[in-house]
Amino acid sequence: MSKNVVIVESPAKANTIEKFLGKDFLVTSSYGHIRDLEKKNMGIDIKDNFSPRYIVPENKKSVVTELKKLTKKAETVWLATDEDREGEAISWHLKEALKLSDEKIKRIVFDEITKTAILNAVENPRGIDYNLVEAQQSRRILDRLVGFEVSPILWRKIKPNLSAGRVQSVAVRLIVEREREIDEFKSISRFKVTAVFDCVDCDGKNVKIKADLNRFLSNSEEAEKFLIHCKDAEFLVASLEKKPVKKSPAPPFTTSTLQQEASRKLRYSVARTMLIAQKLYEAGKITYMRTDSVNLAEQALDAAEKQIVNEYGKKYSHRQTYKTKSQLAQEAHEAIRPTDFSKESVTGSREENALYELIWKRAIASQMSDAEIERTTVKINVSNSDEIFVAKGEVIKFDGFLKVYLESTDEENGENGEEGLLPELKENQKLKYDLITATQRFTRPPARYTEAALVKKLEELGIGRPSTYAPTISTIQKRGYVHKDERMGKEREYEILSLTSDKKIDQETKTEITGADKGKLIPEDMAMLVTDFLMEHFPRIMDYKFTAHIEEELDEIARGGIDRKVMLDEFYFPFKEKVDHTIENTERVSGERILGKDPKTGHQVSVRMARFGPVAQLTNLNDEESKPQYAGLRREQKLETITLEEALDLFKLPRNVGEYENEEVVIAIGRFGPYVRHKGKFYSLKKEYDPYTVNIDEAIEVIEAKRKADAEKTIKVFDENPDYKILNGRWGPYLKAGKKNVRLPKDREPESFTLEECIELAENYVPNKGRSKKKKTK
DNA sequence: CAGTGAGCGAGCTTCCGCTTGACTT
Repeated sequence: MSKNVVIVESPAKANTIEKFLGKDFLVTSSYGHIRDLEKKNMGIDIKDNFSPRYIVPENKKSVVTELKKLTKKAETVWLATDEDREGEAISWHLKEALKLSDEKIKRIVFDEITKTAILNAVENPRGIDYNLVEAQQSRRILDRLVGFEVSPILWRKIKPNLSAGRVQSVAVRLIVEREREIDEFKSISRFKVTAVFDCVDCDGKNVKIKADLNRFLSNSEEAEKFLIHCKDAEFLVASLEKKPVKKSPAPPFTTSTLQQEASRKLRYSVARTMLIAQKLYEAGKITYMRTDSVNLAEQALDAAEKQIVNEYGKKYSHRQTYKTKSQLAQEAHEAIRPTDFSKESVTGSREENALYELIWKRAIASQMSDAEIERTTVKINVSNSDEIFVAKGEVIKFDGFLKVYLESTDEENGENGEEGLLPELKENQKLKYDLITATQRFTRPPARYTEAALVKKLEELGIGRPSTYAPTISTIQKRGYVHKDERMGKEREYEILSLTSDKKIDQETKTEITGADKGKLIPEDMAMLVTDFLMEHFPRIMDYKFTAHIEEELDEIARGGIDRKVMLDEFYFPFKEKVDHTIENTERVSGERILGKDPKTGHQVSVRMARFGPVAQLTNLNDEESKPQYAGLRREQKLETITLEEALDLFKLPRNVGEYENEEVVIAIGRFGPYVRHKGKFYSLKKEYDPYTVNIDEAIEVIEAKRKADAEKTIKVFDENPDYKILNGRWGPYLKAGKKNVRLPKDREPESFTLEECIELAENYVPNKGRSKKKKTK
């Protein structure tokens, strides 16, 4: 047994530190918090100054038992948890749960995991900072009060299993408000004019320059008028302006920026990024991945500098430190960086490598020189008009950090692409147009949040922590507030007018897809109902500044300025009054909207949230005995925007269109779109069929087409065992053995396999793992 | 996968922030 036991939060960290401390020290870990509030009766004695009742959760019991055993015989227990509010509390919980005396413990902290830093920490132990622990407990208690007082109101007034909380409810609010901005958005169209000019460059070569008109034209008449002017106009270079600009690298990654860039550059979900980063961390390849700091350790700065000088030369190195923008950051860890800068890649899965490279590049780039760019702006006059064309060009004079890394943006607007090189031009130089086009363009609504964009927004507001971003996103989906989905978008026509070099003006109408969205967070109707309800009754908690305000008070507690009880009193009692008032005085929420009357029957048409989701309802108001008719809303429809016509359409399906082979043929719309049902089988209706007007002949067509395709699919069936079939699939012939799909060797005719060979193939078959979809575990 | 939706009412749900494994296919 060691005389000295050191406890840190993470086992990977424990392994590293153990190497630095030598054999007199045993380093172990607590795996995060080891105690939490009891779930029964809030876990808080409100009347007794909000005193918390802590228990060791079931899954932490073995950790605590083990730690007790290790610390019992030790002379000194070094509490080396993180240097922030939560870390301080973990140390205190350890002291309490393990029943360690004041004499036996030493609290140490270090902000980087290096031998010097750790030995230095051991030389300078301190006691537990009880004010900081108080601040953490206040945070914990407040979150419990909010969550466990408000959630039950939602169960009673809206639906069971719902939840509310300081972080999640605001996250949902952001998504709901964005969706409403999109719904209310009115798109305006205008014309963007682009010209291609011919000119001769300094080498006497013919080159083309692209220039845009410096404003939009408001309609097609104006655009046409302008193009007519251009026919006989002279185009002169009016001015040339060259401006040097500098671009600076971005700071190294924090959790939030890593999630954003992995989402933009690698298309990883926030949870995926964290899972891969965890693996890299456990393998010792990167520093800790849950951090809000952009700070790098001195030793890391040295290593990065050395790597840059070696690899790219001294000119490229620019050692620098970055300041964290957010005042709410706790900075208990370094920024995310490689542990060894000389390794540009790692052994591991493709995903691990891609993420590692991103981290390596970002960290290296952060220590590199600014890029120097020369930006050229050329203004081109149109002789018989006041309009001006502008051409822009960029030349990189010195690439600096751009050699390894450029941060992406969320702008999806591909219209202002890379600005390339411009040829050398002179003032008053005459240009001849080759083609001038005026293209109708529509203003776009704000974009829906991606997971990573939501994390960015939450971080800006100071809401949530690096360790909770990914779980929060998963919670709001689990509760049914939000889902990730693909929206197909609608076709829209737009006009293009073009003036060609032979002075002809053409007009064309083209179509584009608008409103398509993939992988974005889309709110459910339930999110709208709950957000409106909470905004009405608990505006303070829903306020974007609530967390920031609470943080100020927690800081005050940590400074020893105010007592925990004062802060909680001030929050809780007005809040509790609101809770009780809401329970007693509000009606159940259903989001009901009365849309009007069915013109045929006069029945009332309404929509509301029902037990299994949003429904449209037809009610005969004159006959109280009659039961209303129901129809579920479609995936893309919303309670708050659905129209009377759309609601009435819902009742037109399912439609019985006739009989085929003595069985009825029914048309309906399911989760995967419109379908034909016949003899218990489902046949998808392709886009060219309208489910509301399809007739029996067309339905039979669809059924027969599917039967034919299925027949062609079958190459061979073994009569001895019909479970074995050779089929023609999307990627060529394959063997279907029961539920298993098996590749066939390509060097033989698919018909030539015997049953015995097939059984053998199926038994020895190892599925490809890389691409197979993960099963959902629940 | 696809349609459902009453009403009675036991016993349950829920928060945020630290950390990783232990389940099965």
